[in-house]
Amino acid sequence: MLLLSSTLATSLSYALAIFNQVPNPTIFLFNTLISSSLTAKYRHTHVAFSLYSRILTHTSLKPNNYTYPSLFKACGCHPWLQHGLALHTHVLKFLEPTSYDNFVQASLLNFYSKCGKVGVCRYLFDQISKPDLGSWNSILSAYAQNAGSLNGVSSNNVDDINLSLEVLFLFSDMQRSLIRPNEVTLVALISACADLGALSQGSWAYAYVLKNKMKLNRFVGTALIHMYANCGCLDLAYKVFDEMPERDTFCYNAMIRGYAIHGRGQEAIGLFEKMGNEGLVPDDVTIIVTMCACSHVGLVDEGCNYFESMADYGLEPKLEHYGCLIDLLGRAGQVKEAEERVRTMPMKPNAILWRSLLGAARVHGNLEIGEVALKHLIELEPETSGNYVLLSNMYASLNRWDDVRRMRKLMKDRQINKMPGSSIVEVDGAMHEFLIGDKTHPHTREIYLKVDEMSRKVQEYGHKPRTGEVLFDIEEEEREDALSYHSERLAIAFALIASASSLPIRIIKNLRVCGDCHASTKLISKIYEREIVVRDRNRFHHFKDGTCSCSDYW
DNA sequence: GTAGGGTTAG
Repeated sequence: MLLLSSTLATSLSYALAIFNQVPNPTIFLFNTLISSSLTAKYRHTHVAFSLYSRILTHTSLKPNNYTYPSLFKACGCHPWLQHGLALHTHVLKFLEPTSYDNFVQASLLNFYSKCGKVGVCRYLFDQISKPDLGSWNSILSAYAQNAGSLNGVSSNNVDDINLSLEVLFLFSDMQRSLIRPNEVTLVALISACADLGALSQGSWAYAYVLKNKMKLNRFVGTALIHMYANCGCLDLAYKVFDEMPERDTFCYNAMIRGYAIHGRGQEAIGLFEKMGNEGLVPDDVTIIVTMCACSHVGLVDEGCNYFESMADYGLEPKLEHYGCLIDLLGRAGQVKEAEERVRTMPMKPNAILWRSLLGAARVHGNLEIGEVALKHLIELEPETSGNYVLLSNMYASLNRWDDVRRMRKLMKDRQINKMPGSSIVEVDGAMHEFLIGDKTHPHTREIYLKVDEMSRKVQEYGHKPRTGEVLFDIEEEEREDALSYHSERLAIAFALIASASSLPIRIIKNLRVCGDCHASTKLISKIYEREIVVRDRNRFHHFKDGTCSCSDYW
C-alpha cells in the first residue's frame, strides 16, 4: 500500500501495475486509485471508469461514498450527461442511505450544473438535510456559472438575470444558516454581481473579502476584475489587477476584456505585451479578448495579426476566433472581405457569426450580404425575433417600406415570439427594470411626465425620431409613441427623478436597443448635464456632454 | 488512510 501511494505521485501506469498484483484489493484501494487517476495532472477517465466497473463486477466489493465524487467530477468536466445519469442510478441502487452524504450530493449537484440543469441542482440542494460549506458553494456556483455561460445564446438574457439574482438570495439564506463563506463562495457571489452589473452589492462583497481577511487569490481577483469592468468601473478593476499578489493568464484575460468592452484598444494591446514580459503565455481566450479590443476601435491590421499569431503560441483558431475576425473586418467596413472569410472558413458558421455579418452589412449598407446572412440566420434561429428586426431596420434605413412591411408580416405569419426591449437602471444601489411602454412602476405618472419633457427638449435640439424602426410588441400606428417611451428613456427618466446625485446614471443592462436611442441619449446627457453609462450587451457606451465614446453600429 | 465547491471569450 505504501509503495502504491508513493508511486502514484510519479507514475499512474506504474501504480496500476503494482495494483494489479495485489491479490484482494479493498474498496479503499480502488477509491484511492480512481481519484488519483482523475487529478488535474492525469485526468485518465477511461482508467477511472474501468476500475469502477471492476468494483461492480467484483462479488465481494461495493462502491461507497468515497467512490462517486471523483467520478461525477470527471463526468462534469466533459460533460458526459449519459455517463453521469447512469452513475446517478448506481448511487440510488448501491449506496446505503447513510452513505449518501454531503460529498456525494455536492458532486452530483455539480455534475448537473455542468450539464446546464439548474432546476435539478436546486431539487438536489433542497434534499440536503444539513448543507455544509461545500453544499452551499456548489449551489451558488451552479446558479452563477449557468447565468454566465452563454451556450450560444445572447448574454443579455432575462433568465440569466434571474439566475444571478438567485445567487444573491441564496447567499443571504446561507448567512442566515450561520455557515461561514469562504473564497469559493465569494467568487460565485461576485460573478453574479458582475452579470447583474450590481456595483453596490459587488463592492460590498469585496469589502467582505477584505474585512474577513480572505485571500485575494487568482479566482477572487479575476472575478473582481470582471465585476468592476462589467459595472463600468475600469479604474477599480485595474486597481484590483494591480494589487493581486499573483497574476495568471485568467486575470490578464479579464483585464484585457475590461479594456475591450470599454473601447480602450491601446491599453488592451499594452497589457497583452506586458503579459508576455511577465513570462505568461496567451491562451485562446486572450486572443479572443485582444481581437475584440482591436475590433472595437478599428485596429484592423493589429487584430488580424493577433489572429495570425495563434500558430506561434501553438493555438488552433476556433469558431470564436473566426467570429472575432468577421466582427473586426465587418465593423471596419470590409464587409465583402468578412463575407469571403465566412465562406472559406474551415468550420460551419454559427448564428453569432452570421449576426455579426448581418450587423456589419446593415451599418455599412450592404443589403445583398445582409440578406444572405439573414437567410442563414433564420435557418439556424427561426424563432429569434431580433434577426428579423435587424434586417427590417436595414430596409427602413434605405426607405424600402414594402420590404419592412413584408418582414413584419413574415414575423406575424410565423408567430415569432416577440421579446420586448428592456432596461435596468441602478439607482442608489437598487435595480429597476423597465420594458418598452412599461406602466407598472409605482411612479409611472411622474416618469411619463419626465419623458415627455425629455422628448420636447431633445426635439428642440433638432432631434428627429427615426420612425422607420421596427419595435417589438408595437403595432405600426403606435410606433411613434413607442419611440418616446422605449425602455432606455423610461429608465433614464426614473433615474433623473429618483436620484439628485451627480453620479453617472448607470443603465446596467439594456436588452434590444432601437437605433433611435443612441442619438437621443447623447442629447439628454447634454441637456440634463448628467453622465450616462449604458451597458449594451457586452459593450459600454459613455454618454457625456452630447457625445458618446462608442459610436460604431449606430 | 480514500471524496465535493472557484476565475476569462463569443
